[in-house]
Amino acid sequence: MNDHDLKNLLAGCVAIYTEADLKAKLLRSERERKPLRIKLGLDPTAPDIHLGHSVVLRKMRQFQDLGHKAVLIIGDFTARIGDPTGRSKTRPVLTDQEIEYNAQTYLDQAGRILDTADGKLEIRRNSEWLAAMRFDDVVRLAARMTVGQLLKREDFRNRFEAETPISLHELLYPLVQGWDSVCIQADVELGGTDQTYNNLVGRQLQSEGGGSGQVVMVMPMLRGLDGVKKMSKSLDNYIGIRDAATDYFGKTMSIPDSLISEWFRLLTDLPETAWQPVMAEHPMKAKALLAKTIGARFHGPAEMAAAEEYWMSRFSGPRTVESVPLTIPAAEVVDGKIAVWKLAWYAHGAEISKSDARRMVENGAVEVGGQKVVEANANVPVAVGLQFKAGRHRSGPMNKQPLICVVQAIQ
RNA sequence: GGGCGUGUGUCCGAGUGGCCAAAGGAGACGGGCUGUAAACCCGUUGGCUUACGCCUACGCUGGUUCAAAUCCAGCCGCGCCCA
Repeated sequence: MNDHDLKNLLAGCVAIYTEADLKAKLLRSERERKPLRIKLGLDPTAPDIHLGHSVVLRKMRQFQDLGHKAVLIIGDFTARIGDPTGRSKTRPVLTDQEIEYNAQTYLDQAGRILDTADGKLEIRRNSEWLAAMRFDDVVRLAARMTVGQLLKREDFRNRFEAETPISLHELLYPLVQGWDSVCIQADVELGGTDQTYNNLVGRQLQSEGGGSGQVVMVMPMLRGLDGVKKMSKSLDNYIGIRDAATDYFGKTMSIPDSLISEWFRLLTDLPETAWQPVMAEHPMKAKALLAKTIGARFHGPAEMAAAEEYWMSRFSGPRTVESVPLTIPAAEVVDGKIAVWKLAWYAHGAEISKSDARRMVENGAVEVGGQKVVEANANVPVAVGLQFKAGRHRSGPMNKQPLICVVQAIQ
């Protein structure tokens, strides 16, 4: 171990309990030629992992590259309890099937960041040891923690004070999670700031037999596309590990400027000197660099270059947007005319409500032949080849882009 | 088990007999500006209807009333206190 390695390991951490312990463990590992066991727990509560998770996974990879062993815990058992972290409500319970499916996809996705070579990665499911516990084991474990300790935790305290329900099993969560650390003999546990409390419980449980418990390294939460809230699937502000190259590019381009430096630091290996000058030149260029760099890990530089080209040609400069072909039912056309709101409605695949389509028109979202039409009931001539704009795409890769339609057929 | 509270639209939250499709905020959507950024400005935000208007909606069920989110009863969920 040298200072350089240690510094890199500490880079990006918001907190570590404790640095001295980490140093000691690293030295011992070197002396005994025994790799450290680096724990990371993921609860398979949703089928996707995203860039937010990748912050911690990348830290794990750093340890692997220094010769240590990653121990990835799939919380198939804890997923049934539901991590109360950050929740204002009790989580819905997942079925075994959902959990198993999610666990499988997690492994695929985490494997894109971690080194999966033999001996570098150990994958465990915590049902291995948790499912076998007898009730008296549980009681004994529960005896190791006091209610006061649990209520010190912010989530619980807030909920308690706000008089919102806390189920008993949720109180068990940190304990159970900490027990994982004991069972797999973790030397270091990684996690986001939201996991600090849980992870420290693991440290405490381990240290009860004497000696210091696992080192807890806390990584910052990555903020999502909105630039405010943490990246999360339920907030729909995320880039999924499995997203297409064009999504990596496009979504990254949509983040607010205030987020750029944070993402560079947490999601890329580029030193500040590499991107600061670009940032100074123009934030948009910095974002393009950011987008390519992030995406390259999963799609390779060539594919990202293509994504950039695709995106640039489509969205920058004068907006040349591909038009979407549309078929209008002949029954809607009377005397070669149709009500504008129906055009808007069909343009969105009849998936928005009719009232919504009407509102769109009244709000000036609809242009026919380059002219805004704001009267929802106005009848406009319609024929094959007619082009019109109906607001913006509401989903998909073209999300938020003007939706231009061209009538392909009337039948 | 008893007492006291509480349950509203995507979310938070006001409303305690008619003027309530329900204040306000957030979010979202649409427009302007722009770098698919931020900030800012304007508009919209249950459904159906060319329109008059109609329908659905304030935990559930039933009741009082010309009229109920609002009053009453029972039930359910949640919280606090007492046991």
